[in-house]
Amino acid sequence: MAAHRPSRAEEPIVSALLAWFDAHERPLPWRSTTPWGVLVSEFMLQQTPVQRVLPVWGPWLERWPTPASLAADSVADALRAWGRLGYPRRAGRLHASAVMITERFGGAVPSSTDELLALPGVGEYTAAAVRAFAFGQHSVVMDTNVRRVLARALDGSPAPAPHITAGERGRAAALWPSEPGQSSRWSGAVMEFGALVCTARRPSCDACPITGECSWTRLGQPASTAPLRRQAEYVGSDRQARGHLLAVLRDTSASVDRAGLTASWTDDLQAERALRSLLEDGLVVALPRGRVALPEG
DNA sequence: CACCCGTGGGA
DNA sequence: TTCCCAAGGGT
Repeated sequence: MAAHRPSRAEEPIVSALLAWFDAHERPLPWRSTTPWGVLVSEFMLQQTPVQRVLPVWGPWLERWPTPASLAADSVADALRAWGRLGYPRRAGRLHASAVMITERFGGAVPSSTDELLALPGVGEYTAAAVRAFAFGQHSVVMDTNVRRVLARALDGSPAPAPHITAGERGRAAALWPSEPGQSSRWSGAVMEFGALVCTARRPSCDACPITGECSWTRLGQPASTAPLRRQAEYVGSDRQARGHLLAVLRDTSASVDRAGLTASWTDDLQAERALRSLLEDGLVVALPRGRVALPEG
């Protein structure tokens, strides 16, 4: 993308949301921490709400204040500290990232996009977020909140497309301040605005500082024509089975009998399948004499 | 590209 | 109660 600047019509949106952020930014603990603290928060916030992350993030950083400290402990420790945040593969990938940061990057969270993307569990969003929020660098941070706000304000759509496109990235990039400090501030502002005001359901348009500039409002806030795919059924799913098996293992300090573990689920076949996938993910290890455990040491 | 991966809270 | 969906990433 070449040099961009907001169009004349977009400039009021940028300044209004920056002003809104000055007044309404939540004092979240990961806004004033180390790059490692930011990275941990971004892993935890992948598909998990802020309110559920808050009680886990603090103790985690207290216990593991650096990547090296986490790398020195086991995946089992990480999984137990992760608790019920969900998607435990994220805990495994965060641990693996800590190991890579320690061994390959001298213990310092990298700040370049390529190096960040090399970390397991770090994708386009997380790499951009770490650059912006941990290092104050210029990056176009596009999370679900940002995409929704821009879809509404600029495109007049009720929700962003299912998949991000190059066109959407380019349009967003044109809006981003080029000066690094303003750029990262803007990223935080749009995310926060989407999280608190321009929400997916029941947006608080009464409290919105840009209703006058909002294309979606100008069009009468049309409903989405093609609703997103429904999330797969959870009750009775392999995911639920995995969650159960891992919860059992988290809550014991020892190994457990493999047959006994799978028998604790309603469907033996499904439990075996779930256990196999946990083994493949490296979240569970097989031990002698038919026993399994979280990966200690 | 479609699908998989946890968990919980709010409407 | 049911359904949505929440600072995504990997395959």
